[in-house]
Amino acid sequence: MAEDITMHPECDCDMIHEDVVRRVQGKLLDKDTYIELATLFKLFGDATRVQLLHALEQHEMCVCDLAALLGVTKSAISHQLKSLRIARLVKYRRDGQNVYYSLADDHVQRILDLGYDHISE
Amino acid sequence: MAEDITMHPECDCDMIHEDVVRRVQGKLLDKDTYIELATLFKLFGDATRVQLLHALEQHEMCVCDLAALLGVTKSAISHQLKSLRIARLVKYRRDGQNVYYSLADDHVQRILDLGYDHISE
DNA sequence: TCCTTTGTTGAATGATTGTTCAACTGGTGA
DNA sequence: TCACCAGTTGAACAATCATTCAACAAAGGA
Repeated sequence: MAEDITMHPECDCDMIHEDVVRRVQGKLLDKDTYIELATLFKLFGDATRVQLLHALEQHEMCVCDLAALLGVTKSAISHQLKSLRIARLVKYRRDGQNVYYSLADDHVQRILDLGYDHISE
Repeated sequence: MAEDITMHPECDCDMIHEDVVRRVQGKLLDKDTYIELATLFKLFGDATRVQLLHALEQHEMCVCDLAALLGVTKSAISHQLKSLRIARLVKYRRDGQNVYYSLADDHVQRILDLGYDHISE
């Protein structure tokens, strides 16, 4: 449940349209949900990670391939993949010495597509 | 055009699947495009801004209303709105002393919905 | 004109974050 | 068993970012 409006005394001004604010207040989500959403979108908010995701959209690849493709160290790729893994944006399978990463589901592609739509118009 | 693979000598390992990497390389976008995408998604990567956008999805509001709703200062809201304005995620209209903000198009709502889908499953 | 209020802006600060480096794990083949 | 390579991890550092504060602009009412 979203918290009550009167719990924010640190606001430095009055509501001007109390009716509208209260109505919107009732439709807002729990604060933790916004934190979760922000945590998710933050992962798309880095050029290296976006490129990583777009590359994995084309084909599954191991860490070395991705490092060579993006021109950064294996360590950097591995750190990024860990974040993406925790957020369930990528999945992986091990085959011998190699670990192959791919997109976890089609949310990633759809989000990237919407973003591309926006910057293209 | 994406730059050639051989331009990344700082990579600390060899490609393991050269054929795959070269094929994916050919499908990647320009680096500036990834920077633009990341810049866009970065705006969704903050809990305050996400809440701000979700609130504006419900109804247009002025800065004071938003400050009261989110419990932060007008200044903070104004700074955030400026970033969102530059990225063409929100638009505004002035009416007397008040400036009313609203979502610029339906991309915002669609991106938020996809994000919500992802964290909900 | 003066005062009040809404909203914007720039600088400063504390927090967050991406990359690198070095050390380490685990599987493969000799 | 040993050496080698792929991949992971944690600490450290530089860069980026969100918020606050103070000053300012813009509009309305007295």
